[in-house]
Amino acid sequence: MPEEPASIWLRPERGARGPAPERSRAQIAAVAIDLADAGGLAAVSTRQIAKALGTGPASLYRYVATRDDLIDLMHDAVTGEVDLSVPLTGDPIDDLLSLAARTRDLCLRHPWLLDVPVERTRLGPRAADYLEYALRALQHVPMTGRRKLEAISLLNGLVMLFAQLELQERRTPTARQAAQAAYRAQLAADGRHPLIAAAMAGSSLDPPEDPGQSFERMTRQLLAGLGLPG
Amino acid sequence: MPEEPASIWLRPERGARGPAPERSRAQIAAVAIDLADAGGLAAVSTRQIAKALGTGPASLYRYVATRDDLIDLMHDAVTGEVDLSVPLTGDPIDDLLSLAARTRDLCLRHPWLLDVPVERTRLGPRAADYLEYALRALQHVPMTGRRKLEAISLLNGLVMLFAQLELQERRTPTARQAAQAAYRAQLAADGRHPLIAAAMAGSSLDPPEDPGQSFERMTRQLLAGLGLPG
DNA sequence: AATTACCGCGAACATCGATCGCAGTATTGG
DNA sequence: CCAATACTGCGATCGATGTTCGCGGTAATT
Repeated sequence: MPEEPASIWLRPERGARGPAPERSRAQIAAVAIDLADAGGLAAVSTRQIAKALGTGPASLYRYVATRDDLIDLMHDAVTGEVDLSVPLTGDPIDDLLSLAARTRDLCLRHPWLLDVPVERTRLGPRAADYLEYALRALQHVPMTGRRKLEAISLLNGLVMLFAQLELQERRTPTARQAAQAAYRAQLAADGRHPLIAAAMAGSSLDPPEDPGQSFERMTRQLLAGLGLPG
Repeated sequence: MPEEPASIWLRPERGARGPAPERSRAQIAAVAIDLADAGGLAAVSTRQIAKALGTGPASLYRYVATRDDLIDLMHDAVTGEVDLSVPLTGDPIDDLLSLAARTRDLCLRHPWLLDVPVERTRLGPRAADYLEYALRALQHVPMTGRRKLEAISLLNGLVMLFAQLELQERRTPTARQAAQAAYRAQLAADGRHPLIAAAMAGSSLDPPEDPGQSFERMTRQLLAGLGLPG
């Protein structure tokens, strides 16, 4: 009989016998999210969380079986930040576009979301609400269930791609930028990559396009390509 | 004076003084790639590589300053597998489409590529050739350098999204599938997510679309959205 | 021939995720 | 009402990881 890896959402939050837990999954997730917002996913370690909670590292494992469970918790918690009370208009494109915009904001607020291994996530309750909402937007669209799920998955992927692009433009990691500059110089020097040299030379001068605008245009294209009525 | 994190591509492969290195960056990258192909990025550890090479873990650091450097090496090496001798037709759409298809094959051959932190990669020589090739396809398109770079980045992102979708459909991780089934049952039971229940119930029966076909359609849409002449 | 700069690598350190087992506490069943 | 039960908190610890130190040796430079 193989061990049951049993997604955390299937285990009860607390047992029926002993004393009440001193902390809750929600509290732990909140602390972990603060750590991740500040220092990225790598900063989310058993001991850092324990320290922030004022306990030893072992205590966490009463709430969570594994670090992955913890990330599931975090993922689900921030997914709950997306406002699902926005009424659907009935136009799938508009509705998904609006949802995508809200999701993009979420990614900008919690950049570590982009580092969560993509399909590793197990659907938590908040994520289920999210997915249900997205499927509701597609309710009257003639597609198979599988295609709808794929479409939502791709849409979220595109959202993350754009969020990535925007974040990468926003912050100025001095160390990296210096290294890039040095290497660019070498590339320009050897003369074998003239187009790269040209594109990168101009790139810092070219005005960036309004991210929101290009995001909306691309998302529309994606949805059209997915077979939605345009 | 801050330490120079100096991208690995800026350091010489070997010094001028001492004995010749017994191994090369290429050999190490090849071993690491084999490990990653077999067991994912997580299986690429200092000691595993050292063991495969028949040495101790410390020896690696004569070739690589950090694990990230090692991943840069791997990334660049597999990027070199993309055939850039395919002549360009002059039609940017066709050329990028063809390049994207080859890139998609690469991702399917080396699934760990999808786990490489996206913008962390420092442009190696092979990757530079790749980028130069892509820029050549865009040579006569009236876009700023920055927009071209963004377009290529987005295109590669889309390629990875599709590769992910396809891989996820291909393999059948029994443990996960069982957990998902259990959770799906609970979702269907509580009745609060009827659309999810319906979509997932059908999803295993619905015929999958030909991946290549949907990939090409979506890529066309993306390129059109990026402002390429269609 | 002496100096210098490099190579291989055993030993060790810090940190990480995770486990074990014990003391304490609330619920259950008789 | 009290033992049995099943849980909670957590110090100590394990194994694995990325990385550093410093040694003995080797080849190029002077």
